[in-house]
Amino acid sequence: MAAIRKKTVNDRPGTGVPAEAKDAARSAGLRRGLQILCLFSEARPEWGVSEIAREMEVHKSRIHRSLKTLEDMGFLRKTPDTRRYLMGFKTFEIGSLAGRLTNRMAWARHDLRQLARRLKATVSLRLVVDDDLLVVDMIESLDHLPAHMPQGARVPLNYGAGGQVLAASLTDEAIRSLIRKHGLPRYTAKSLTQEVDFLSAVRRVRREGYAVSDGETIPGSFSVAAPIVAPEGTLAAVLVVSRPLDGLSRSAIKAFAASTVEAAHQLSRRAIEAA
Amino acid sequence: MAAIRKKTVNDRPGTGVPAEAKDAARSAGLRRGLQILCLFSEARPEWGVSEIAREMEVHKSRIHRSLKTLEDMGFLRKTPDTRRYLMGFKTFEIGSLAGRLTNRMAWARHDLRQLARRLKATVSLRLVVDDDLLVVDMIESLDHLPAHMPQGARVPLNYGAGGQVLAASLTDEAIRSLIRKHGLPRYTAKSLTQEVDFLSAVRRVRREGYAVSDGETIPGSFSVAAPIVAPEGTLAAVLVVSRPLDGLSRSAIKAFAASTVEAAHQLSRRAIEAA
DNA sequence: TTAATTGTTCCATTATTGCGAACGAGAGCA
DNA sequence: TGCTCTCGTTCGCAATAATGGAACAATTAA
Repeated sequence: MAAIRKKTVNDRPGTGVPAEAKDAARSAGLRRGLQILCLFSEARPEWGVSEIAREMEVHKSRIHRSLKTLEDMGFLRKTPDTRRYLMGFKTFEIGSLAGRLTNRMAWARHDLRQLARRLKATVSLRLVVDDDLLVVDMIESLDHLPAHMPQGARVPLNYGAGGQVLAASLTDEAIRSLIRKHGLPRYTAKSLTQEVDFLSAVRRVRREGYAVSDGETIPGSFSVAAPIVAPEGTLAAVLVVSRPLDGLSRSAIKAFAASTVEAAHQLSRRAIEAA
Repeated sequence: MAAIRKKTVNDRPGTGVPAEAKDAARSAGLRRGLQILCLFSEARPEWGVSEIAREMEVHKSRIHRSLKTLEDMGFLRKTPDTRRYLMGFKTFEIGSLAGRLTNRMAWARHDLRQLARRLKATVSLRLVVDDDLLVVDMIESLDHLPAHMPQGARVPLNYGAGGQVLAASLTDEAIRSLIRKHGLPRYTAKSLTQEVDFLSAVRRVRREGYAVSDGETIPGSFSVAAPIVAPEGTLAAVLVVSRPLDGLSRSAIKAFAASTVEAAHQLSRRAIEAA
């Protein structure tokens, strides 16, 4: 007999539990559909029905129906051999739209382009979301190799110069807590993987007002990051400018950093006007 | 009493109707959640609960719960005043990922960048999806104004040079049918809005192997489009290169077009190798 | 003030879900 | 070749869980 229910889909507690979250726990169908979407990643771009069912601990038939709906709406599509599922064009479309609508600083685009052209560098604008930075806009310079962090990528605390600027806006205690949670992964030989090193770098950023990464994330890549401050004084976004290190003299590096900081200041001012 | 059911959510026919679509009609919750996502647009980036309920002819309570789930998962977020909903960061993230995973021609990026640099022009790669072209990749030149069609945009049949290339791969009958369905909207004074004009332009494209648009979509903007052909001989994608017309001599225009066509040919060849 | 919005919560009911089972189709193996 | 295992897909059924409707408090409009 049916009997044993493995687990209630929504984590909805028993019945008549005191807690809140009773009505909030609804729409399990939708929730699971979205969870399915979230399974896809660079590492695993293809999924089969049974695979997903196993991963999510939900029965095949259900997953299959959800997938069909997802496919029907264009959010997923099947591989040519019709056995597995891929992300669909609709997801891309909707997501691009979300990028445009969600970018509070679309007005900054013109400035970013100018900066990219003048410095012959790749410029990106990253918003603080949760504990990470989200790359919401990017101007790629055609003079060098393609950017490493694509639009829509989430960048963690200790990823290069941008991460240090984010960290600089937090208390040391908050930073330590985040490090405990996510660690300080090593990307290159130059990555700061020790808490003391990272914190001292952050202190430098607080003093100087900008951060520098010399190959901490990508060997040979040099970048400067500066904070864009919201009218209330909180960190609104981070401006990151990068290019290859080679061919940059000491003085050129200084000018590069100065330009970045100045651009960030100007964007902060214009953010105030815009508000 | 309750009695009158306005309409069954899924268009599911009565009960026990002969037709197919019985199992397919499930996952109504998921479907409506996705439909909610699809409501958002450049023109209407903000929606309230009641507004959506009216638009979709579904009751408030339902929409409210779906929205809460969507928000909970990060696909939507509330406006600061907490009364309306906006697209969320997760949607952007997932969509960007979908863009990367869905772009069958990511390997073409290097070539596109080179082309953009050499021609000082904005280059975009558009995939055929349904009856439209989807802008899957784009290299913006920093020498001119920003591109008009952002990544993720859907471009219809008669939109500029790219549309003509798409049309050239269809039969005249199919083209007429699409025109009947979507019309030939006017974007600028130079737009081709008459079926005869459009069809004759398409015939020219079939003869010459590429399409040209001189301000048909944006005044003063010049663009060339050429087909990228899949190994099977079908149209795999369209390469569109554009820049401002002024400052281009007759001969420069010729060279511009020749470069575009040549690049498209090379991409076609490499598509064969890749397969 | 009243009246009509808004977003939110509760509850009975019914539609959706979970699950077992069975199907044809491939892949792998002997 | 046939056997077996897994795949995706469809069906039916009982019961859970999502649904629509009504009522809620909080705003805004008149």
